[in-house]
Amino acid sequence: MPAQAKVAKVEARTSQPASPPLTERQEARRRRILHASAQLASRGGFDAVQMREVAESSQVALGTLYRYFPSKIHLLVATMQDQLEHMHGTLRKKPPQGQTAAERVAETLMRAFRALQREPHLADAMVRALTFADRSVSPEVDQVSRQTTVIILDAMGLENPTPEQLSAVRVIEHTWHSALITWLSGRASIAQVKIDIETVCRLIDLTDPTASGKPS
Amino acid sequence: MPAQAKVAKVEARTSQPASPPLTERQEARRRRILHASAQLASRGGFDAVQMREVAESSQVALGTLYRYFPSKIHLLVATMQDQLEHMHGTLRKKPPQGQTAAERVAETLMRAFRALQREPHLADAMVRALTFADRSVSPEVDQVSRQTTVIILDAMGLENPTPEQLSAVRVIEHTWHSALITWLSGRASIAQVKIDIETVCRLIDLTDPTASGKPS
DNA sequence: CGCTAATCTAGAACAAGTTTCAGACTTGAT
DNA sequence: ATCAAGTCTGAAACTTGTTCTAGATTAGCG
Repeated sequence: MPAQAKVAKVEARTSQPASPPLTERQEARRRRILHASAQLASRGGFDAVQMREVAESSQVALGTLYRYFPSKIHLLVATMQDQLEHMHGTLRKKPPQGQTAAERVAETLMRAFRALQREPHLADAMVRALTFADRSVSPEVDQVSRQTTVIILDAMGLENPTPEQLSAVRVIEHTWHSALITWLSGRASIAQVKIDIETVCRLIDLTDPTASGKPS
Repeated sequence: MPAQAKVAKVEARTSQPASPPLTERQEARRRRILHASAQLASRGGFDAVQMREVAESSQVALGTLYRYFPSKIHLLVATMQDQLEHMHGTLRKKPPQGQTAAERVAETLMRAFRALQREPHLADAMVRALTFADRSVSPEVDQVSRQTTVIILDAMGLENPTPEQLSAVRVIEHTWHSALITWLSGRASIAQVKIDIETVCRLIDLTDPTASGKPS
């Protein structure tokens, strides 16, 4: 253990205000917790992420777990942030190939969907937490939402979206979340989710100011 | 239609298979429970609906409450079914006035939204339960979804929707639920919900086979 | 190094959803 | 009217999220 404690302050959180800069050991604890959370979630979904188990798995006292993440929902939303970062990185490497913005967005979302299908339990835990979150988790949920927006705008290839386009993006996110839920709860098939995503993505063409399709 | 309705068993549940026909006293219990649930929800939302309190409020033992509704989520989803019936009745009386199908659907949803705004806590309890529901509640959630679909198709004035239109309706429902959630958790304003609803309703025109706007 | 504040730990305690059980009450059929 | 089966009640127990506490550790500082 080199005594150079000054170098610490890992502060790499993606675009997060980083209220209190964490020491190395704290950052390590945080990672262990998130890892344990994702692992338990992958096993059995939302219910399998039990706070006592997360604490034990990550070698941290229950009280400490709650100091890092003030509730199970906070923990799972943070887990989602974490996974979203991964995903964004992965997506960046291979940008979608579609001709139109609508196609590219649909392709991107379907790619993300396929990733979720590989870990359906994890998806369950994260999405349920996200939609169940109450006001006390708003900042974190909002961060997830912003990150998702960035991914979609990326796929659209837009620098300066119009308010109309932003609204379309919001609607796409709504559809994305809700379609995932219907899939996770077994009320919609994978095919149906695909159709819904493709359907809602048509809104993009409708709000494209460079195209002809805008009546109002 | 089979006019064999002379049976005394109350069995008025809207289009529900009515597995076991309930006696009068049982129907009365069921009503008391749903009433207590709605009342507590109106006070303090999801968290305020505590099973022990519902049981006491409706003069029923805890075990009995669980026999009628096997979980808090089941109870709240049933409460939503109940409220949706009300709403559908109300909406039927004054059909929306818009010129286009899109306008009428948007108007209908905004009317429903205004009703929810009058009881935001109740809305919170019902919508949170709906999106948090897992597979064990699928049939009930599906019933709510079907009822919502009927309301939207009603507003569109359609008898035989195309698969494309059904997909658009599903997307509208997705947006409706998810937009409600963002509003309830304080991440979107009422105005924003309105915009999103209007935006997604444009999909209806896009999928109207009698109109010109359908490129593909 | 030695001090102080902050953080961490183990564990008990509490809250609300859910389950269980013995006994009392209803219902439906004979 | 009577009996068996099914239902309801009251209360305790169990589960898991959350809070609290007292004492050990760690971090930052002079």
